[in-house]
Amino acid sequence: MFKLSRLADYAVVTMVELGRHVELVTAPALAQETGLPEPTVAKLLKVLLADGLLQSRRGARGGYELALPLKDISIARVIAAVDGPVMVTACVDGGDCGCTSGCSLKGKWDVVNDAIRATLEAISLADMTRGAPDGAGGLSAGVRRGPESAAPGAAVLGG
Amino acid sequence: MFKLSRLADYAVVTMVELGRHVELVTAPALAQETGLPEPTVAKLLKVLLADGLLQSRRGARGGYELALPLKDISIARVIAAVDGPVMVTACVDGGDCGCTSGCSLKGKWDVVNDAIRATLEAISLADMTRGAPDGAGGLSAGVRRGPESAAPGAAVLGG
DNA sequence: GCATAGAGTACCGCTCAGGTCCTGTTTTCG
DNA sequence: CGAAAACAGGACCTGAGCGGTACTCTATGC
Repeated sequence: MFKLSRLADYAVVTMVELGRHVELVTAPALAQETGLPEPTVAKLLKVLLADGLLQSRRGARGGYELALPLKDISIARVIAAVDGPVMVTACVDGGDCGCTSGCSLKGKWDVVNDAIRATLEAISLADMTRGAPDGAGGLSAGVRRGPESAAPGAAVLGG
Repeated sequence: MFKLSRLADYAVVTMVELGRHVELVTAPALAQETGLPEPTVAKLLKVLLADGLLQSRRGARGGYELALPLKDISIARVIAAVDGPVMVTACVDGGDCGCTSGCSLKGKWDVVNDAIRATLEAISLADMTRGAPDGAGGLSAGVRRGPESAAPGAAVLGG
């Protein structure tokens, strides 16, 4: 059903929560604030740390903090850290799909994949905190049916 | 890892293969041409038929055919038929997520979901057969970072 | 009337995400 | 110097859901 994993969902929530603090936050504290199970949060934080999205200090009085401001972290970045790179099918990026014989679509999924990836990279965690920037349709307004009608480089939204 | 199901992948392959025929095609024939297991193809065809994407004739000399031309069928349509509607998280469209207490992101995922959905609706099966419509970046060019700068209703791509 | 082929339903096994636990290491504080 | 706090890094278990299979029924054509 083309959904991202719950862990990725949690990761975004956790990151946003972390963004509300200026000092170090411990894993248990984050778990309590987000309402998520503590071991899961701890596991998540380790993954995000390993990916460079967080910084940590060990020992007593230790904790986690963001390595970047929320606005500089895209949804795609968080998802990639937790679930691995975005790949809509196994065929993407030269991956091996089972349909080697009659599969005429090899490589074609890259188009879909790139489109999805670009969409996710266009949304930052800061955008999530304030919801839709200019009304509900604000963000997705830039995405419209246009393979036939759109000229290359016709994007006029981003400055 | 944010991938669509294998069945959805298979469905697209099968639909495209169907698009290469003008007459009725049987499930076994499609299975052979695509290299996919026969029972799986048969199951898939029933689902696609139930969703109105295909037409069928029963009995001897029966088979399946497309109900619409390839260019009028979006990837999103096929995925929705096989996997259900696109929902990046359970929170989308008023769905119930577990994080009811401290979840400050309720409803915010709709933005992401709409963006993804729009992206998938912008790609037709015909686009898959000929690869990228206007170059690799052509499709995703419509998706750009613009929460601050974009005015509501600023979409100019779709005619 | 028989062969062909779709229609419908039910079932099963396997994979993997999600969750838990344990142990080690580092740092601070008394 | 020792104890406590908190991160680090595994291993392991479980359950849901995807993917695959089988069986039966119905409709059509020769």
